[in-house]
Amino acid sequence: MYSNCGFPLDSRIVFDQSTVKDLCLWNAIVSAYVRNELWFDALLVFCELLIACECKPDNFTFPCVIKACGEIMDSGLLQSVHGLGLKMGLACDLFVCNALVSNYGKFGLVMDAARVFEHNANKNLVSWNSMISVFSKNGWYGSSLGLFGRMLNSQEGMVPDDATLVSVLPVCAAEGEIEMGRMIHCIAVKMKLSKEVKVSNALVDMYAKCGYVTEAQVVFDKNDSRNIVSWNSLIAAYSRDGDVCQTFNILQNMQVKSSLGANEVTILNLLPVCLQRSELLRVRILHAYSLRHGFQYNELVLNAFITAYAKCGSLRSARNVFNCIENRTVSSWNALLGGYAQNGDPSMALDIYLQMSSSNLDPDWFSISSLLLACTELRSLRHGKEVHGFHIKKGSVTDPYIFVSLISLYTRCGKLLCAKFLFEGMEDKSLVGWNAMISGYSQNGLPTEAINLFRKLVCEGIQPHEIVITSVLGACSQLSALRLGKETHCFALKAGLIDDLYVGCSIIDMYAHSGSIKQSQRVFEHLKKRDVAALTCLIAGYGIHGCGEEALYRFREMQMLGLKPDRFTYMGILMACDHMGLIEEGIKCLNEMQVMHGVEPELEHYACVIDMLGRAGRFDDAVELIEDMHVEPDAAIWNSLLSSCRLRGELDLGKQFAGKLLELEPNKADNYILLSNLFAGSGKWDDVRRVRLRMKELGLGKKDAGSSWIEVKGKTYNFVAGDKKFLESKEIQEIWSSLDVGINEIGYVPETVEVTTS
DNA sequence: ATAGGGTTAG
Repeated sequence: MYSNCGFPLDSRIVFDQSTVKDLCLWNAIVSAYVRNELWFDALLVFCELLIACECKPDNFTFPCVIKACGEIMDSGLLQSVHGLGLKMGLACDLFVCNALVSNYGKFGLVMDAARVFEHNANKNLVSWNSMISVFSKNGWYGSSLGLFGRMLNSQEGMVPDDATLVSVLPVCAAEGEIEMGRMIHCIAVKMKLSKEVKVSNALVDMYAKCGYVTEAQVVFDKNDSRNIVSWNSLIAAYSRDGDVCQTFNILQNMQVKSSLGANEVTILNLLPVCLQRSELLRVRILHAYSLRHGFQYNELVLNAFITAYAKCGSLRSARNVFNCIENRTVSSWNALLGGYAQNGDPSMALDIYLQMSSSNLDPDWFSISSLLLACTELRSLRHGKEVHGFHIKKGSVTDPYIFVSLISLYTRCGKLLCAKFLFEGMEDKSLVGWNAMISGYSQNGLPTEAINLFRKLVCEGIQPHEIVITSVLGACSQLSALRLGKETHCFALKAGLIDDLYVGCSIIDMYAHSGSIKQSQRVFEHLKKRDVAALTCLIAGYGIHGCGEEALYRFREMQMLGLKPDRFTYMGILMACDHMGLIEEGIKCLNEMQVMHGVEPELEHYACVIDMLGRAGRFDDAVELIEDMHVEPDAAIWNSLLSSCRLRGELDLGKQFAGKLLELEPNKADNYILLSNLFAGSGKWDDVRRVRLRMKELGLGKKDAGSSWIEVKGKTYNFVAGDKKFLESKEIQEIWSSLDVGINEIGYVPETVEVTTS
C-alpha cells in the first residue's frame, strides 16, 4: 500500500517487519524502489532475495531488476542478471525479453538485444517497438527500417502505434529517406495518429532534416496541439535552412501565440543560425536570456554560445563564456579551439591546444580536426606534421573529416604528393575528399591535374555538387581554357547547379579569364540573385580586360543597390584602376574603404595603389603611403617599385628599393635579375657583372622561364621563351615575321638592353 | 518526440 505513495522507506519498514516473506512481498518492495528511481536499493533487495532462498524471483521481479541495471549503467551486471534468468527458465518470458532488449540497446549491445528479440517466440507490439527503437537509437538505420517492414508484413498482423512511428521517423530523418518518411506520414494519417503531438513533432523533424522546410511547416500548421518540442522542431527547421529571419519570427510567434518561453533546446536550435557579424546582437540577447533562466549550467548551451560568439566575430566574448565554465570538458575546449581556428586566429588555436593538453585533458578527433585547420591556415607544415603524427599515435581512426583536413593541409603547404598518397588511401572517398584534392591541384597551379581528377570523379559515377564545380571552374580559369570552361558551364546547367552563387561567380570569373568578358556580363545579367560576390567577380573581370570605366560604373551601381563592398570588391576595383592607370580613383577608393564601409585595407590593397603610383613615377607618394601603412610592406611591394624604377631609369631610388627587397627575399633569383636589369638600363655594366657574380656565389639558379599557352581545338599548346619546338613550323614563323613588321610600323621599339640568364 | 563541436570553395 505504501509503495504506491512514494514512500519506499515506509514500505521498507512494513517489509522488514513481516516475518513470512512471500514472493509477492519481495516484488512489491523491488518495484517500489524502481518506481522511486532508487536503483541501488532495488538491486540490493534483489540480492537479499537470492540469499534468503525462500522463494525464486519470477517474471515480474526480473524486468524490474533489468531496468535497474540499465539505469545504473552497469552492463556487466545486466549480463549476469540475464544469465540468472536463463538458469531460472525465465529467458523466454515476454516481459523479461522486452526488458532485456531495450536495456541491451541502452549499452549499444545491439547484437545481444537482437538475439533476445529473435529468441522471443511470442512477440507483442512492445517487443517490436523496442527492437526497432534499439536499432534506430544505435544508428543501425537499415536494420530499423527493415524490421519495421517485417513488422508490417508479419503474420501476427502487427499494427504499428504512435511509439512505432516515433521510432522510425528519426531514421528517415537521419538517412534523408524522404520517400519512406512520406509513407510513414500516410500510415500516420490513415491510423489517425498524425495529430498525436509526438508523431506530429517527429514528422516536422523528419521533413526538416530531409530538407523539406515547407512541408515541415504544413505539418506543424495542421496540428493544433503544440508543445515546446513542436516549436523547437520548427525553429530547428528554419535554422538548419539558414533562414535567420524566419527562425526568429517563429521564436516570436511561439512567445506571443502560445506564451511558451524558450528552453535550453530552443537556444541550442537558435544559435547555429547566427553565424555572421550582423547577428552578434541576437547572440548577446539570447545570452542575457539564458543567464536569466539559469541555462548557464548546461554544458551544451555554453559550448553553443562559444561557437556562436566566435562565428559572429567576437572571439573575446567567446573567451569570456569559456572562462566562466567551471568544469571544462574536452567539448568546451573544442568549442573554443574551433572558434579560434575557424575565425581568423589560428595561432591562438595552437596556444589553446597547449593549454588544453596541460590541463590533463585528452584531445579527441574534433580537437585534431580543428588543429589541422589552424595549421592549414598558418601554412605551417611543421605543426601540421606534428598533429598528423599525434593522430597516428592515437590510433589513427579513419575519420573522413580528418582525412580531408590532412589533404587540405598538405596541398596548402604545397606537398601534393603527400596529399595524393592520403587521397588514394581513402577507403570511401567522399565528395568533399575529391574536392579537397581537385582544389589542391588547382591552387598549386596544376589545373590540368585538377581537371583530370574531375573527369575521373565523373567517370566513377559520382554526382558532383556546387563546390566541386567551383573548384573545376577555377582550374579552367587558370588555363584560360574557354572550351573546357564552357563544357563545365554546361555540366553545371545540366546538373541544375547554376543557381548557386559561388558557381555563378566562378563562371563569370572563368569567362573573364578566358578572354570573353561579354560572356561574363551575360552570365551576370542572367543570375537569379546578384550579391556582392557576383558583382565583385564582374568588376574584377572588367579590370582584367582593361575596362576601368565599366568597373567603376558597376562599383557605383553596387553601392546604389545598397550592397556593401568587401575586401574582395576593393581588391577588384583597385586592380582595375591599376590596370588602367586611374590613379586618383584608386587613391579615393583606398581612402574611403575604411571610412565608408569599415573594410580595413590590407597589404594587397596598398600594394595595388603603390604599384599605380610607381608606374606613374610618383615615388615620393608611394614611399609616403608605405610609411602610413599599419602593416609592414612585403617583398611584392618593393618588387613592384623596383620594376617601375627600371622602366623609368630611376637608378638611385631603384637601388634603395632593391636593398629592401633583398633584405626580405635574399634567395630569389628573380630579384637579382630585376636589379641587374636596372643597372643594365643605365649602362652600369660593372654593376651588372657584380650582381651576377653575387648570384653565382649564392648558388642561385636561373629565373623561371616565362611561358604562355593557347588552347586550339581542345588541345593546349605551351610556349616557353626560346622554345624552338613550334617555331620550326613554317606557318608560325611566317605569321610571326609579319607581326614583327606590323608592330614596328606602329612604332614599337623592342627593348634590348635587358640581360636575361635564361 | 526537439539538443554540439570538425572537412571542401572566391
